[in-house]
Amino acid sequence: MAIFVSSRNPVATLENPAVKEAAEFIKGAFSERKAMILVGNCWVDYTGRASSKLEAGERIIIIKEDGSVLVHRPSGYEPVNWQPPGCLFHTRVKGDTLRIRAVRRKPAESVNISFNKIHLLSTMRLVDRGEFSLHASEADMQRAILIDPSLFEEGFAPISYEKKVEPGFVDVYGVDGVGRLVVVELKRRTAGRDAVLQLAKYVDNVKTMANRELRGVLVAPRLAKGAQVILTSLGLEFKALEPKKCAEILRRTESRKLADFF
Amino acid sequence: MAIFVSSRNPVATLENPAVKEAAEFIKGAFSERKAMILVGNCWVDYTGRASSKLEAGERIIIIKEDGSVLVHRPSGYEPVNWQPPGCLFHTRVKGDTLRIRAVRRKPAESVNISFNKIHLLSTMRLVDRGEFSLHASEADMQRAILIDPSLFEEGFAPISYEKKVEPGFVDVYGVDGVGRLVVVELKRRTAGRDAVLQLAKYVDNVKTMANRELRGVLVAPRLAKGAQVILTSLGLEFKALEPKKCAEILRRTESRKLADFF
DNA sequence: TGCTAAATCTCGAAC
DNA sequence: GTTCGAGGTTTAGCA
Repeated sequence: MAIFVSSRNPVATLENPAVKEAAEFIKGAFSERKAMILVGNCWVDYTGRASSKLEAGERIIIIKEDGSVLVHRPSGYEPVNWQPPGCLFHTRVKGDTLRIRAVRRKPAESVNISFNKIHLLSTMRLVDRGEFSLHASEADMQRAILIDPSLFEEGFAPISYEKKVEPGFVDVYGVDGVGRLVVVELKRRTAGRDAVLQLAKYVDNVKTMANRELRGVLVAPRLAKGAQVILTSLGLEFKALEPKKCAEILRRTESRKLADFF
Repeated sequence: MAIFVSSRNPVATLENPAVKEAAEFIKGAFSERKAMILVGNCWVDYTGRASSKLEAGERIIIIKEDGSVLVHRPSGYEPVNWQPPGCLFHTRVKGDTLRIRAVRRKPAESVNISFNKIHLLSTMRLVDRGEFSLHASEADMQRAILIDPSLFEEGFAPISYEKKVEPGFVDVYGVDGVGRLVVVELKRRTAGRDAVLQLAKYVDNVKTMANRELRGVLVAPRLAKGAQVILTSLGLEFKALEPKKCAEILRRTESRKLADFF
């Protein structure tokens, strides 16, 4: 694969601009729907689904092309304030303060960010067409079992997947080595009480339709402590399966497909 | 309140650095535990709880002092790849490619970010001591109770607020429906042992001044488990109050003020 | 449009 | 340390 690197410079940067200068720069970026990074001393007020106040401090603010907003403190994974995509913006200078107001309808809410010092201001138009692929999701576990049913149990034969059962779906549905129906509920992580109850609901539902012996099996990497008791009392089973192992099966199949192709 | 703005420049920026130059800059930032913003063309591999691949494209990367990592595409609220706080980092140049590897134990996982072009690289040490309050701050809760004393208790009448009492302040001070003095200690989060002891101290102090029946009441959204015993043994009381409810009172009053204004 | 379940959920508090 | 529950959760998939 060839990687092409453009020599264009998509980023324009101001260091320590005055608020007036920054305001003009920001307004231009908004009108051109550019993304923006700000670093500076600011305080933030939010009101909408809830309301919050953030006192003054130095933070990193990202405003994206799609109208999403992130206010990041110097530590922590999560933004302290934010807005999902779709905001409209208003920029205003009042004395030595620059205020950016992000508003959205439905739900009606707004975030006000006020700066009295801007250390860094970058505007940019980023090009990103790269594909993102996540492996070993719950859907991947399902696919892996359908490709190699022995992952679940020797002699298991899937009948259908995502069989429609009110009020949801059965992850995998099939017949075991001795002809009993099997309902499988998949969890990519440790299965808890909720997963057991969900499985029980599905099993009950299938029971009303098929009048024959029926197994309900929870498949997950681990079973939560308290869940074992409920599982047993409801006559259900547990089978340990790592998502990582499923990913390997898929990767192998994927590469075989590639091998077949060439 | 005076706001002090330091004139220091906490941000150091390189525009379009060569990967080698960038690598040195980044290594320096890591060794000084500085935060970092990168904008450039990159691809990302993640493996751990799940695994993912992200093809090349232009993105914004934030690495914080606490070892958290965010990879942001040009749109969307959520980062496409990330790591929570606590990562260790390794930087390496291989040909024209700069690779930053973020690793953490428990769960064992890593994110590899490879750049072939860096448009912007900023390192910084941000100072952020601002308090964040969701719904309402302690001061807001105080204001709300003064505006609507029934939030605290039917028949309650505040006498003064922030009544000076050594060694601190009483949040709210008043008389209840049957004429007893009441000292109120406010907490916007779950109140623990320390809050109880603080209230006890205030109550003792007021007792020396006013020789009449006196109630000490801790007001908070919840009381920590162990705190109930101490509270009772000291003859103090607890009253549950959500900051959210206070925020609503204030919002309502605020809008009424606006209505009066027009 | 509204609801439900999943998430590399994160984050905090209790045990 | 692990487990549990909440979140301004967000997001994706369907009825």
